[in-house]
Amino acid sequence: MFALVDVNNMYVSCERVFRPSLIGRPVVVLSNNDGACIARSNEAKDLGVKMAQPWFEVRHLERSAGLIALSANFELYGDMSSRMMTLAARYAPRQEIYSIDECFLDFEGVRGDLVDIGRDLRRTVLQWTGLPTSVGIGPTKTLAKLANHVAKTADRKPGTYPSSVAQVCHFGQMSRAELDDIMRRTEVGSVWGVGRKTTARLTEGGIRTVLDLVHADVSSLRRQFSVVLEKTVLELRGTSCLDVDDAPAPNQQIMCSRSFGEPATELAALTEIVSGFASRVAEKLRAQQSVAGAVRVFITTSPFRRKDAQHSPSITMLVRPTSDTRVLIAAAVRGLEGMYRPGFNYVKAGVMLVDLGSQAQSQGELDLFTTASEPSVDDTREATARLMTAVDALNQRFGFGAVAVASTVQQGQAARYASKQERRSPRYTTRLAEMAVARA
DNA sequence: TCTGGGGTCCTAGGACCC
DNA sequence: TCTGGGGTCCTAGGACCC
Repeated sequence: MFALVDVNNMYVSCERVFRPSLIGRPVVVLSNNDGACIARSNEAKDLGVKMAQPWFEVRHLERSAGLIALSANFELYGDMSSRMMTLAARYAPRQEIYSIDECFLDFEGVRGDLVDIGRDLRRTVLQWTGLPTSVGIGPTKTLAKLANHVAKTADRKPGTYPSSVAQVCHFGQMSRAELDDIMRRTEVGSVWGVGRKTTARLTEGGIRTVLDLVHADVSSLRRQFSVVLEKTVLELRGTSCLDVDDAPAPNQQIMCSRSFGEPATELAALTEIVSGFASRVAEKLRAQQSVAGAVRVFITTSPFRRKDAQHSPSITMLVRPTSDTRVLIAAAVRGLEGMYRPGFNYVKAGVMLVDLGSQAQSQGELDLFTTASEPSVDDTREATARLMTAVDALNQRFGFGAVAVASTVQQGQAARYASKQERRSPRYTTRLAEMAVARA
């Protein structure tokens, strides 16, 4: 049996832990640049705020309905997440951390009533971290996901499902008839792996509910869609195709991209921005002990600014596999210089590291352009590694940017283009100076 | 005025090989 | 007029996830 544990409205719930006055009120958390709603409390959902909806479209609800908007505080959410994950991990021999707010548990070998275990997990996480969770249990990961959806919906919208499955829902304990009933009440788009496009095509073919999908012909689905959907259907029927992955491979690409606080037109400003993004991805790269063989850079104008001329170039720069911030910045900037054109309002940029390999493997390899007879090769490599380790340690301790390559700050303009975060809450759990203070 | 950021996997099609 | 066939590798693009 598998469980899927997830935090209800994660970002909003994290904010509420430290500001209980937000409880019961409509709250949204905004994306970088305070652009769009990326998390909504149940009250905000009831007001009709949609996922990823632009803030300016719902802003009027601030006055008319008391909607509260906060800037995303990822440092806080990341820390709360790791506390929650640590607690959840105690309940099963294997855990897969699937996203910032969800994990799968594999109950193989676990004895006892899984519903009781699920309820205990919920209680403990709530008491120790303040975060409300839902738990779905089923014989496959896809069914556990679906059970989680049912647990959450039953809690939020009474009457949709039997009240007994609210908060913790265990499909493995149900009769076929009970399960069919739930699947009949659930839209096919709620299934993990069935997105907007697939939903539209399935509906067109008369497949509207989860039960319809379970009864559909797999081989024709495979032909019309893909093996992905075929697996999904098999999983819904109880045949496990996906295992809990408790030792995920390192990422195959690492990206940093962001929209600017205001459009940038000058190469100098873009150079500074892109250099900053390159430092960030380089740090992430070293954190997973990888090296990159290529750097992809893009800049883009805004398709929403209809009257602006559009230009959205991208380029991939090859490098000798490295994790050296200086090399990666240099490659990114060279790429930028090659594709930049004056006269455009660029609103967003990004740097992506691809062609990743393991650091250990790349060590000792010489590239075509270096000969083994050069005495300095190993010394240089060693010196670079030590320098980067020192930079990472300093930035870890004093905050990202404490030590930086000069090109990231040369113009001193980065702040001007930085994303707006006008409503960010304190980083209560990760910065001493921002800790919550209790007053008598 | 204002429209997220970070990932994965699959597939189709082209280049290239013998 | 007739214009191989089977294989691999790579890339771009699409769909999905949170």
